[in-house]
Amino acid sequence: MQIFLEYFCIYGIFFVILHPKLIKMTSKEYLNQHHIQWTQERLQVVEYLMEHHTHPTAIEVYQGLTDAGADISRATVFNTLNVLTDKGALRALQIEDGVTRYDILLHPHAHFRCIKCGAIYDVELTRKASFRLPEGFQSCHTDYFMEGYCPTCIDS
Amino acid sequence: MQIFLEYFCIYGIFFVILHPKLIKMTSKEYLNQHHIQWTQERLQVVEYLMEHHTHPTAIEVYQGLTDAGADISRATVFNTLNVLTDKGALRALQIEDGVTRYDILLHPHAHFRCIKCGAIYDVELTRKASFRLPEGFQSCHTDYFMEGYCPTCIDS
DNA sequence: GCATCGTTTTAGAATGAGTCTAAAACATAA
DNA sequence: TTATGTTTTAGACTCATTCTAAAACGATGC
Repeated sequence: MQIFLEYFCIYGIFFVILHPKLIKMTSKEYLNQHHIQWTQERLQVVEYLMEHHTHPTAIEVYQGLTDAGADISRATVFNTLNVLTDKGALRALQIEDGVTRYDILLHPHAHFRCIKCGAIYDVELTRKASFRLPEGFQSCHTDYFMEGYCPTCIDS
Repeated sequence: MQIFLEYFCIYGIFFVILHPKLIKMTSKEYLNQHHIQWTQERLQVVEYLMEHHTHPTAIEVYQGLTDAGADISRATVFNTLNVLTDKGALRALQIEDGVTRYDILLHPHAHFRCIKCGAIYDVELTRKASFRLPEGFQSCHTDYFMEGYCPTCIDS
């Protein structure tokens, strides 16, 4: 297991990030780390998500795996994605109507969806928002979601 | 049509907000303002959303209206909510799995969902986030979504 | 008042993501 | 080898949403 670092500079201050995208870990190590029993099927799902950072839906994961010759059922893909999400090994994203998308990158980051082509990109945060959260509320986490045009679609 | 102002102070700077929640407007004025032809059914849907800031689903709007004696079909509620969203008169929210919720408040604000009771609250922004948006991307708007515990649920 | 034309509403069928069920497969321990 | 618990599976089911095609409605012109 290799760990890569990424760094950038804002207003003269250097930030060093342990970028999860760059942590090379096997799917088995990943399941162990999250205390999830590994099975052939779970390894396949995790590997798919490690290799495809396209924020796929359950059905896209299923299609991708079966197209590549894997023998796994639709129900197992749904089950596995739910187990992984419940154990905190995946992030479930509600972006479009009526479908859940999955992201294996767990560090705080935003998502950008191109209005035209529908592709979803990861965007790093440089400064968190702040809120007038009324007395008595306790926030656990904040999601950031942007919509706009990606470089391919902005001109056409 | 009366317009109310709201103001608050951060770091010694006064901000004055024309708070949409406080703009008293009839449903007919609201549809006219968004260039949407009014009908009895559309007025009913807009009035429901003006009176219920609970971010209801289409089915909740339908139930609420029919329970109150309105004669409107399920399909019309779905159609109307789509028309209003397409014309920019409503905001569609993807918060939970598989349901779209609707918000008539259009000014930039965040949403807070209680993990325990599921209620959704509006939260005002005091500072926007910033992002490392790669070269060539153009963002149109940003959504903020928080999860945590509301005052009623935090103790129990 | 009546015919025409475009828009809106409607009931019910269809779609499709996701869940449920109950049985089979598999793994682990005794 | 048996017993026990977990995981996988096919197919049935659910339920939000969309689709379809007909009916209702509203505005306009005559």
